[in-house]
Parts: sequence; structure tokens; C-alpha cells
Amino acid sequence: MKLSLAEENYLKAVYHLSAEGETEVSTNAIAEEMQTKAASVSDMMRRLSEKELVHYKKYQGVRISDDGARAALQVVRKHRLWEVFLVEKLKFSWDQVHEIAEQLEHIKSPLLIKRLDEFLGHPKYDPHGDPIPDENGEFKEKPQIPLSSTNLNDDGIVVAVKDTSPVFLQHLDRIGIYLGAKIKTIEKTEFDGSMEILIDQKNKLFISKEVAQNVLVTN
Amino acid sequence: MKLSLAEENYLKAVYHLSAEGETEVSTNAIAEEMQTKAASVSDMMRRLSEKELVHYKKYQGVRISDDGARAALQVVRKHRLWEVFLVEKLKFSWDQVHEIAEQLEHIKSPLLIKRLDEFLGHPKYDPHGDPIPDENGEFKEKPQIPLSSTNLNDDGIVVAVKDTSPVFLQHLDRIGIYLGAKIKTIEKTEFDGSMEILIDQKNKLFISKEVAQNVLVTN
DNA sequence: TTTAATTTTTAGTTTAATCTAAATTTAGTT
DNA sequence: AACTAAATTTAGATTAAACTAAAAATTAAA
Repeated sequence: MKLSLAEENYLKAVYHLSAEGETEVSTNAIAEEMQTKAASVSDMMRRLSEKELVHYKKYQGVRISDDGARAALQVVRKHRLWEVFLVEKLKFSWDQVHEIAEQLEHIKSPLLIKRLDEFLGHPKYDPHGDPIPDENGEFKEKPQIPLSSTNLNDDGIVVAVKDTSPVFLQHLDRIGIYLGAKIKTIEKTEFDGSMEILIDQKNKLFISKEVAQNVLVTN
Repeated sequence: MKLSLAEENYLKAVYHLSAEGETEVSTNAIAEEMQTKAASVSDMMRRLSEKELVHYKKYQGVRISDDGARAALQVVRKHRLWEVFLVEKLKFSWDQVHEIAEQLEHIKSPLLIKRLDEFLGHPKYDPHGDPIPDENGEFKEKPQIPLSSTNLNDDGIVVAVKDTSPVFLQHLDRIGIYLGAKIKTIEKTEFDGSMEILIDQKNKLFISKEVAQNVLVTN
């Protein structure tokens, strides 16, 4: 099935939103995600539903279909592979790659993606720690919990970030948190959710609740 | 100035057609090049002319403007850099890259192109021997003449191909002609324009007029 | 230099994607 | 249960890019 750029973007939005909360996705949520108006969303959902890429009942929200998920995952795969390319090969920083990958993800050429994947050495995760689906859409997420949910004296490795916005990523750069960093939880403040942590057994650091909730670690 | 995909493609067509014969470009020629109808071309020329990207007088054909040439050259630059990337890094063959580069050339990110150019080592020519314009649109073509115009016993290096269609390029692959090959002209047949040549001082070969006219060499 | 053929433009539709405003459905609250 | 508020859909317009068919301009030929 050949999809337009707009169709691919809407599908991706539905896919991402369904991935978070199991339930149906609301028209407004999609409009918000896509920075567009609810009317446009209704229209597109009707069309995607005709193509059986989403399950859609008027006023009842949408759910991605199997075909839809397959298509969305291929776009996600392309997006994340290009992000790896931009960071690993072209020396972009992790806060610069999303926008460009948003464009590159729509390039149509299965062979290109196959070759790119080989060129990059079949990476399993993108620069933000998100898993890269394989040709069949399969992937596995590393077990991950927000830093804010760790226990005192727990040791963890930063494996991903929840918020991937440039401002947040730049903030992490500034305070010295990066993918792969080893973090020990030293202190947790009930009052405001802030924490004191130790990075790589060297640097003590205070972080806000916002940061703690958006940094994901494994133990 | 932000251009749509369609605008960029038309601009590129006008640029390429003006590059060949100095004169004004006809509506039909553009329609032919773009695989579209004359009516669509007229429409687009009116719009490009409003944006001052082409000089256009009804019924008199179009000429690219300075702004238009600048824009077209940036697209050409991107196209050719991506072609180099595809061949050098992703191991595509020279007959496979055009189509994919047609998509990649429209990605908008000056920084991406700067980094790509660096990553590739500032290449000056694409896989078909065509020169890559620099950031300012400057480039220089290697002196080149069709193999068909060489003199008997002339030695030359293949520097480019005029026809870049997959069928032609695959034919060159099959008969063993490639960019950089050393070619000596052994025999020229008046009658049908065919030639006998020696490649790399080893392989004698008969080639048709069509091939001879589309292989470009320097001496 | 008229006429005929060709080229180009205009006019009127079509499609995808968007928007605003109005209508409708669902959900929440007395 | 009725009513209000919020969410969603429909209707109608708009824009970019394409098309077909008809009109107009240019070029070529008799």
C-alpha cells in the first residue's frame, strides 16, 4: 500500500498515542500531537479507516489496525535508523536529529533502508535509547524505569529518555547526564520530588522532579 | 525563500534545459522533461515568475533567473552529494542512485548538507562524473568530449556519461566501461558511427554510435 | 499574405489536505 | 432525567498541483 506523507504522519501519531495508554485514541489527542485541528483529524481518520489502517467508529476514537501498525512501524524504523546515521556518522548531537529524521523517514526505498541498516551495523536503539524495529516490525525495549522511581542507593544505567525535546536533551548535556551513564540514587526529597544522584561514581548532582521523571534507567 | 517540492522540481528542469542550449526554454520541453502536461507547466511558470525565479513572457518561453539558478543549484548539489553517499557508503551501483536521490534532494537542512559534504570528503564529482556545485553554487566541469569525437589513436580517460539512464549505465557495466577507464580509439566506422576501442590497454571492444556519443572523455 | 499546423495559455474540474463555523453527539452535573 | 459543556463530525471554503478541453497566439507553408 502506498501512503502519502500526511497519511504516514497521522498513522505514526495514532501508533505512538496507542502505545502509551492501551485504550482508544481521541481525535483531540491526535490533533494536539499533529499540531492541527480536530476537523482535519476526523477527515483523515475516515480515510485511513477506509484503507483499513485504523479501526474507527464515529465519536468513539480510533485504534490502530494490524496493517496500520505494520506501516507505522516501518516509518518508525526509518526514523530511528536515520537518527543513528545522523549522530554516529554525521556527528549531530541527540537534540538535533529529530527534525531532520522527520523528513528522512518518508523517503521510499526498501533497499535504501536495508543498506543503511547494514552500514550502521544493525543498531538496536536510537540515540535516545528508543528501540529500532526490524524489517518485520519486531523490537524489544530495554527494561526501564524513571529515575524518579528508583530506591535509595540503587545503581542504574541510563538507557533512554522519555522527553526527547531539544530543550530537555540540551539540559541533560549541560548537567552531564547521557545514555550509558551510571547513576546511583543518593537522596530523594518527598516535598518537591527532586533528587540527589551520583554520576559515574564521581559527580554528585541535584536534579529536579521533571528531570528524574524523564530519565529512564535499568538496574 | 521556501520552495515546494513541485517548485523545486520545475526549477531544476528549467535549469537543466537552459544549461544545454543557451536559449529560452519552451513550455513543451519542460512538460516533456517533467512528464506532465503543457497546461500544468504554464501554470507553474506564472507562479515561479511571480516569485522572480524565472523570467517569463507568455508564449516566449522561460529563462531561469539568478535567484532561480541559485535555488536550482542547491538542489543539484544535494542530489549529487546524496548520489555519492549512496555509491560510496551504501554500495549502490551508479544506475540505482538517481531515483533515490530524486527524493533525498528535497530534504531541507543546510546543516545536514554541510555535514554530509564533510563526511564524504568534499567530493567534486558525482558517480556519473557530473560536477557538484559548492555552497555558493560554483563548480567546474572537467573538459570533456564525446568518445565519438575523438581522433584515431587518441588516448582518453572516461570522465562522465551524457545519458545517465539505468539501461545505458548497465550496458556500460556489461561491456566494461567505467568512470576513470583509459580508452584508446582504434578504429572509427564512417558508415554507422560505430568504433573499436581499447580499454586499459587490455580489452579490445566494438561500441555503437549511441555508446560513443554518450561516453565523455578527456585527453 | 492568408491559411494551416503547432504551441501555448486560459478556463473549468479534480484531488488531497487543510481551515472555520455550524451542527451533532457524548459526557458530566445538578 | 434534563441540561450544559466538551468533544467530535459535517459542511463549505481554500490552496497547490494536476488534468482536459477550448481558445488564443505564434510559426510554417502554400
